[in-house]
Amino acid sequence: MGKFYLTTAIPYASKPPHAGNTYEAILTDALARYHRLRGDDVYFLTGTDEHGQKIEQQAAAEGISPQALVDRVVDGIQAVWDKMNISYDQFIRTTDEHHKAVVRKIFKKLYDQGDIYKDSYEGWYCTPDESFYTDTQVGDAHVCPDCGRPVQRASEEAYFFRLSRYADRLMAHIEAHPEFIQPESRRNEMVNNFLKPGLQDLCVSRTSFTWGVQVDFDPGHVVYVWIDALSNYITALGYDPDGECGEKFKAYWPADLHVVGKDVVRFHSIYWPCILMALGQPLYKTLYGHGWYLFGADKMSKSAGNTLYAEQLADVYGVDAVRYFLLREMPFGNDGSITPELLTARINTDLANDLGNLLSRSVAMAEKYFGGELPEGGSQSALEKELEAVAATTVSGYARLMDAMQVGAALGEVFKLTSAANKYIDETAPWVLAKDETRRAELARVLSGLCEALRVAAILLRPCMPAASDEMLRQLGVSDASLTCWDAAVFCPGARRFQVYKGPGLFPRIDPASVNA
RNA sequence: GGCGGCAUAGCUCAGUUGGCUAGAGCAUACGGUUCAUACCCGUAGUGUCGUUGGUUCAACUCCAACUGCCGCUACCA
Repeated sequence: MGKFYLTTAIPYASKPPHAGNTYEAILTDALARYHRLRGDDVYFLTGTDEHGQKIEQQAAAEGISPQALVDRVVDGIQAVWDKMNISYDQFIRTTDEHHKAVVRKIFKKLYDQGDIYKDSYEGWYCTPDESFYTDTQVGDAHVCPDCGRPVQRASEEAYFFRLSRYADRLMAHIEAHPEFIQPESRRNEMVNNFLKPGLQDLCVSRTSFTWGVQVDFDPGHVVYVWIDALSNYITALGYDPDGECGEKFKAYWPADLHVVGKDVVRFHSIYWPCILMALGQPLYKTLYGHGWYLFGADKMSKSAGNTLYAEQLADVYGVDAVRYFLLREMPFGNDGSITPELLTARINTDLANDLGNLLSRSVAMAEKYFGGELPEGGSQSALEKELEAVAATTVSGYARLMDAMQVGAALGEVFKLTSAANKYIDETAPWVLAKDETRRAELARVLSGLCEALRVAAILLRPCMPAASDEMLRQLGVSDASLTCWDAAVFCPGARRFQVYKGPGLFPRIDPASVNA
């Protein structure tokens, strides 16, 4: 129990969020909800990165202002987040006046203390496109990756951040804190490819576009993405390099968890900590670089026409079913795979057959044999003791895995409990007990045990499937917070009476033949 | 090219610091059940644990080489 500040990366507001952005929001949301469930004081930040040349050019191409473009895109992103039930506490936009003002101050402070200096940036320049490119971008042929025309060596005046000054401290920090960059494979890549060879200073300003935060002491220079976007994690909380920082900053910084895609691990694990050190602020605790969802074995791309959008899938399969799939199927430290077939299989097997059907048959029997009202009391059988043991290991295993951000594996634990409950029904055969009037108490106790197992499962599933969890609890007739909180995730049949209500199926089975689209 | 990782049942993967008849889920086959969303329960499998050597009483688990995949390799975010 304590505070828990977690963030997503802020997607670039040039186009609608792709499946990767949405997965990231859902993953972070599940972790945020989990920590709230555990009683932590959670602050969940997300937002958008809205400056830069690409947005400036795209807006020009559409004949609208950059602001109009990002306003439109952000509306779309927020609509998707809302639809997917992302429970963020704040949505920061890098075009927020407050953010821009603090970024200006940060840049000035770093300049004044010598962490930022003026020099010239040299690279490959495409004159028609007015863009700089790197060696790897232009390739051996030395052509513009955008238009294919030849590029020339050129240089422009720019400001640089002295990464080199903080490299040793960062290296020491990484070695002392194994959890600083997760998964471990990403940490090794950063250490081997960047820290060990030595850090080059980072170009942190541009003169090739104007859509961004102006450097106030040197007109014409715009603060480049690194300092602008990364600092959202502290500007959002009211960080102020000059004056008094806001209450939220004092309460929540340093961040407990930055959730980002594997493609931006470098910026978050190297540039960001160095900036924080330069600002004299403590470093975040953990960075988690998740993988991407592939369409089967292939990378999703518009040109390949195999792009899936979570919010569209939600129209077909349901919000919680899609959340479940995305959270369940992403392996820790790897890429995941999604296709309509995989989605259907996972939903049918886990959610419809195992979980949904368990609730359905349990509640149906309670209604059929007891009019929905199960008394408390009764005595424990050997079979119930086994179920109790499974419930206990499920809860502890789930917590251990969620704490390690292994959400998919944690969900797998929950299904060990539902599976055990289904087996319990088979072994106790309530329909046999129901034919014997002298075994009413025994029957009631069996059904209470099922309700208990489902109640515990509903608590554990809440972070991942909030609506489905609510519906489970509603059908179980459990509404008291004392029975739905984390501490109540203990299997205690007989400790309470249940008044259940048969409702609609939690997760309808999907006909595999119907998912050709 | 450099650094790192992975190759285990049809598929997706688990396999702690080397030691039992190598496991799980899905899919498949057969059996059981009928409370339930034609669902659920049980049983059965198959695997030269990438290849070749080495260390060891003993290697999927350590070492080397090889083959095949994958990730990263700095200013597009």
